[in-house]
Amino acid sequence: MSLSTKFSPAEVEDKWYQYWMEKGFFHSEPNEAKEPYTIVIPPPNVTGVLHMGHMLNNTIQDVLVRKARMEGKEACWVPGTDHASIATEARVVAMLREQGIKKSSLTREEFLKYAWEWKEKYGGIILEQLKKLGASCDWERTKFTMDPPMTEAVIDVFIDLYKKGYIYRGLRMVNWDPVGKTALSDDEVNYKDVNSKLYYIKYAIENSNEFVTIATTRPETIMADSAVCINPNDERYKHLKGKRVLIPLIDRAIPIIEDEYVAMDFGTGCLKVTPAHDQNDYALGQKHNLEVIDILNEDGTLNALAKIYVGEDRFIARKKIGKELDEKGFLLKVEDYTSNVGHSERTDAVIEPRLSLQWFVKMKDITKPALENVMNDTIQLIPPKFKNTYKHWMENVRDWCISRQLWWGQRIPAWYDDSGNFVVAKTREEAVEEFRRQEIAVSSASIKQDEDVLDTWFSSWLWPISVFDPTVFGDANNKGNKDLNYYYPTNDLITAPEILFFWVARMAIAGYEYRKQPPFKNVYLTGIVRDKQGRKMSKSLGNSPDPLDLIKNFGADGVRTGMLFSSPARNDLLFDEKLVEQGRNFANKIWNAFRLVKGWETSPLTPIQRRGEQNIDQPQENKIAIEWFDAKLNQSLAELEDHFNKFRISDALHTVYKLVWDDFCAWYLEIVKPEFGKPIDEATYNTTVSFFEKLLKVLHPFMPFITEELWHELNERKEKECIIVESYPKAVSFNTKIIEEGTFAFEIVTQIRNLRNAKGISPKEAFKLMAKSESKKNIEGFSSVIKKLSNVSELTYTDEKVASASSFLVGTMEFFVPMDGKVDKEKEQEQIFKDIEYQKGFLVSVDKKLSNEKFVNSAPSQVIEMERKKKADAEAKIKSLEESLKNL
RNA sequence: GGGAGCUUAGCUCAGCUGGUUCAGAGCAUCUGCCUUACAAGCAGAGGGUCGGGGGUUCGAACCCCUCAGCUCCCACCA
Repeated sequence: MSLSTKFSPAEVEDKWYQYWMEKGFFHSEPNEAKEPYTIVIPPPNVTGVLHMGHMLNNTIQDVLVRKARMEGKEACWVPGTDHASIATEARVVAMLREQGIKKSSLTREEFLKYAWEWKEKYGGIILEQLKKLGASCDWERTKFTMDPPMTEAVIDVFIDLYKKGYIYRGLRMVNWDPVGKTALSDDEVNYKDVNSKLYYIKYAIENSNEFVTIATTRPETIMADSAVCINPNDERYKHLKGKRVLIPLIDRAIPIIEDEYVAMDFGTGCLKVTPAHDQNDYALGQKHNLEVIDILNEDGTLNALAKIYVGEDRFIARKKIGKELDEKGFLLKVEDYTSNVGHSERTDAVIEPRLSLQWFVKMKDITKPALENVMNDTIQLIPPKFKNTYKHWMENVRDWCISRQLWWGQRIPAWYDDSGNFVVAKTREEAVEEFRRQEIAVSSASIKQDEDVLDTWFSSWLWPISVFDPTVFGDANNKGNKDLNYYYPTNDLITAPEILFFWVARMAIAGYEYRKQPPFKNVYLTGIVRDKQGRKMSKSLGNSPDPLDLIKNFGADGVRTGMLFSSPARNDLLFDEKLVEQGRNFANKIWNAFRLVKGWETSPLTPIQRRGEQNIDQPQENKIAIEWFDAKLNQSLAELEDHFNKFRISDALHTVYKLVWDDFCAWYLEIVKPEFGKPIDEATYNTTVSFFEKLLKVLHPFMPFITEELWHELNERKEKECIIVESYPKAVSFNTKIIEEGTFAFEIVTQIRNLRNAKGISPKEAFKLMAKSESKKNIEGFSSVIKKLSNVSELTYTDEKVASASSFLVGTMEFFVPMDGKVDKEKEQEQIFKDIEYQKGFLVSVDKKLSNEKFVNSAPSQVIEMERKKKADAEAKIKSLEESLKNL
């Protein structure tokens, strides 16, 4: 390792990651002697590549896991990937299309073979990328939601819930994705405002010259109309009751029905009812017993029932029908209109409501413990504001559509005979048996398994259980293996708020259903990573940096700290490369502090005079500095612990950052640093190294690579003595008085530096400093420190005013630096006038408070005491300043 | 339409129980430094009606009301 002034992350990162892996530091086994600390990764899509959201999310997880590991807990972070049925299937279909293969030309088995090949080749790249970030996952436990045992768990759960009556099959209006050609759950639909048109279409009244006009955004569905509906209270349409109208272009007669559902003040107050293509119309149709005419194919094109424009896509048909209606005089007018249109979360296709037979989970009862235990904080949501959102979702949850018309996923274990009877069973044999039990005659060859697969979330909701023991669901005595009983419930779940319902809520449901215990104790919801302008980072906008490039350019440690530097992660994070740069600079600062300390071990200029061989006395300022930094360190450790307990990860990092940069580097090291070329005394050297080691330990969870490197560079270590498994420093009680004295002393130093700056006096030119006798007790202990840091040759005390000197105040104490004629009297005077004026103004406000009877009567005594002290201080300052003025 | 949250320095945000942690941090800016650990650095400095208005209180960035602007979640009247 070269001791260049710049830290080179690339040289150390792979080396240490490799080493940690070889030594098995990431691996965990149940150990009853230790407290478990468990995190299961939110499994990224197997098709995924690392993006900034993952970086943030996994950095936080790694920080928590590494800290727990150092605290002596049995830390286990389980990694894995999700099969993401729609996304992956779409990817594979696209890949096949490029090769000129149509999905429709393949059998299910052939397609799945391609899909698995694709998965083996490209799936899980993301896990390799996480290693670059330093993620200390237990890779021996890596799981995939479609691993055979995981799939078996899903099937067991389906069968179990079916037997319990939680799962049913039914004909429902579902969200249909015409691109993915599958049903979606309500949660997989995103609503977006879309500019569209409101068409006013005239429907002729049968056997009359009259018309009624309806307003619709979807003229292409008129061929599926079953009725026109008016509000029974609408005076305008009273005369139409009981009549029929003709659908334009196809002249089919439909009834006029009445229902109060129709808003009289929207459009024309006349509604076309299209039960097959609209949720509300379907409900209306059910109520009024209307015919359901489905004119769309599964890919969103018009079918034969439409009679016209058969085979055209629905959006093209919309335009053409609009035009034809206009030409034939049926179109009254067209208005611009903004409507909220559902889009598929996965394919972004416009959703069609579609009537079909699907499988559902009844949510009403099964959700109860999951709601209750979030509300009573057994499961804690961080930040807690999400409790409301969660409650609202749980209380209004609708049945969960879990069937997907796809091939990639867990196939539904339902079996059908030729007459539409079905049973739910794990295997064909068991299905046959079950049919027989129900006294339905079937043969093994005559029954068919359901073609559909299950929603991806139907497997990931089991994740915190199934990664440890996938067999527990099918086990009648439900005891669970050693792993499950040790690691479950997990401790913290770190994830994005976007999947609070998709995933978090459902894991809670499954956790209580199958373990009677929550899947996790804390749910930490991160913000969204946005760009500087606040836009969500996305591939299509091209505003997201490649995380691996960032790691290459700034080092993994720099990227990790950069991510956490930003806002507290509970809020959205506006990513700016500057942050990562700051992170890199921090690593470099640590590196250079190391170079300084390392240099003392064997000073290059005095190779013979190795440290400790000279019996140098420990200078007074070093003793003070050590005492002070020790207090400061413990103060920070306590603060750090508090931040971690509250999941204030960003604040925790800031605490460490300040401790290292300001307290250790800027103050402590500057004090103990010997003159160039001179060796350091042994006591100070040893203490400094031990301070440094503690700092490396608290830094480790944030910056694992540089800390491991320096840990080994700072001292000889044996093979397994790695910082990753070292003990985390604990705060002990500390001397608060010395911290106050330090603050006071450093303020004096700053004032002197300021004076030099203002007067252009070089730091090399020594000053004499005079202090009022009354301040002696405040600064005596630190006098040698002050002298060293501000190049003060002599520090004396006086009761007199000092003539021909510059003065400054620290607190109420006045200090003088004799200037031997260098003082600019006018300037000094001006400054003192200003100070006096300020103090007088301050005094007035304090006096006002103190003379207010109500204040004196009702404020707590400490507050009044404080005000009295302020008053006395201000008066003393004014007096002192006025004297200085005289002395000039 | 229902709900949640936000508005503090040029930018990003802290500010936890109403009072010395009270107006703060980092970045950016400005000034001076290539000082033998670090220019990815050092030493300093400036910068604020705490979104507007009203109220409660001895006292408000903090509590209440109101107005304005922004963000997110849920619902989905064609």
